[in-house]
Amino acid sequence: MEEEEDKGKDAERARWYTDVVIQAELADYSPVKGCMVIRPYGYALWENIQRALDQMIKDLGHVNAYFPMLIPESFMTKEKEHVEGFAPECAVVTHGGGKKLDEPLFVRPTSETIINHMFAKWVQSWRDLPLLINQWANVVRWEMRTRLFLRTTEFLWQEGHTAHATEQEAEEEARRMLEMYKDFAENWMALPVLTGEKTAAERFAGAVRTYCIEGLMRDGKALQAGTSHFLGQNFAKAFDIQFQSAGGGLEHVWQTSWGVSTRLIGALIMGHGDEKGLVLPPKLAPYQVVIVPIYKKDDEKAVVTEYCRKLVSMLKPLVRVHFDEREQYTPGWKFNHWEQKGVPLRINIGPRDVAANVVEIARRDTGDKLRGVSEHGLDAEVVKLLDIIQKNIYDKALAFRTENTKQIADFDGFKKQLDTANCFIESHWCESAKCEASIKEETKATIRCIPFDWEKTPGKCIYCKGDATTRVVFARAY
RNA sequence: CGGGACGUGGCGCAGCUUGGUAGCGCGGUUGCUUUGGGAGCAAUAGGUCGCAGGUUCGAAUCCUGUCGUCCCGACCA
Repeated sequence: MEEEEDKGKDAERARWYTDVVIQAELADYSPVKGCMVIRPYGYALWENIQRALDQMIKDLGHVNAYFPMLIPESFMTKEKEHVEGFAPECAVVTHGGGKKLDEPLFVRPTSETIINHMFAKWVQSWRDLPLLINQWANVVRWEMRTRLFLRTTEFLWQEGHTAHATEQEAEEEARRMLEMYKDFAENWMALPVLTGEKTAAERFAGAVRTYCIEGLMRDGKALQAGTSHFLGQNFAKAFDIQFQSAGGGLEHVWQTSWGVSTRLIGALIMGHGDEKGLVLPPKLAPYQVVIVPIYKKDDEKAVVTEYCRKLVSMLKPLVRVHFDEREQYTPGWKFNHWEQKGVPLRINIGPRDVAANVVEIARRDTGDKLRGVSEHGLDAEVVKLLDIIQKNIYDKALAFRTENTKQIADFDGFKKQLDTANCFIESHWCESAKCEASIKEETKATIRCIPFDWEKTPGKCIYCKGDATTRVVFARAY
């Protein structure tokens, strides 16, 4: 019975998510199963994410390049674990120009192989290192089950690939980029994330260690929002990336790779959204402010429109502002429309406001309406409010995560918690893959990460009750 | 690949049980009245009912097959 209810709720949430994506005009279904069309509003959001991240990546010394989408089959098979991990979900081109190809071409599921093939040519000396490359690209992974933004057959992402002279330098790079992702998630997306290391079971195919940022969505499920891998010398050996060291010897490089994808948009939706639809962080919102004019007669329309235009030109240098002049919709319709789309601030302007040289400002995050805000200094007021909203939705998300993170020591309590509500669960774990697998089997919860810098404390494994000092975060995940 | 649901104007659906030649809401167009929280009235356009077979005098409806989509599971960012 309870299970039935849970299923009902889950289905409702799945429906809510899909509805938000479609109604906010972020994306639409494509004719090909599992693919999606990113619509202008969704793409504008992605462009803002891209712009901010791209700058952060460059500020850390990386440069952008572009590698081809088609990869020779032989490349894919060079690194054993990599091929085992990815081969089942790859799309393969077998024909071209009307003929069967001699060697099938893999559509990249990620670009380690092709990039490392090139790295082998480019790296000769320790003086060529570190090599710090990023690319913005699409990748294809043939998923069994897809969801808009969260898991699509084709998705857009950024993938960084670096090569270093020493193990320590590569390790530091992997950690540094993870910190960059955390910074981005928290300061731009307003989503608090945990940073930590993945267990062997969750590790990237071909990596020595995988680090991740994990967010908690409003339904209590975890979402891996970004990953950073320390690849060791696995690919360097498979692709023969060697350099002559200062000491004269030949050595394999040490590498990293790291990426975030259009899944981040899914994180935004599920991390901040409410019953009215999207709630976007001001720093990333395509429109930070939308102005809705209100009028009855033509003479009112003229006056209101002129006033609105004046305010638009006042705000334009400072914020992304949109004046919704459409005449086929009523103000009430527009209020709902822009709320669904998550616009942080809406300015309503009618004849009364014009007469008094004021505006009405509605906040999306709280629903508050500020009446009679003076036109004088409005630009500063808007900037201030956007800052407040950015901070407020972060605080809300953080409070939500704190409330929904439980420390649990016994497996019965663990199961009971997940039956009641999804959340982050902190527990001891004995580090055996067997316990991890059994827990997943019985509860669908996985170890999201082994957080960095958590003190080792004596305890008992949540599953086998054996001695354990490592505490980890469990959750059901997307 | 398993389990469930569903394919009918642009979108959302009814009609199917009990066969008789397709209807509702939204949207579109035109006109008038409206506009501070999803406007009203009137007129108007728009559909070989996913596809292919079959049963029948007659199929959206019954049968068989097939394709596709969504939701739930196994795989994954």
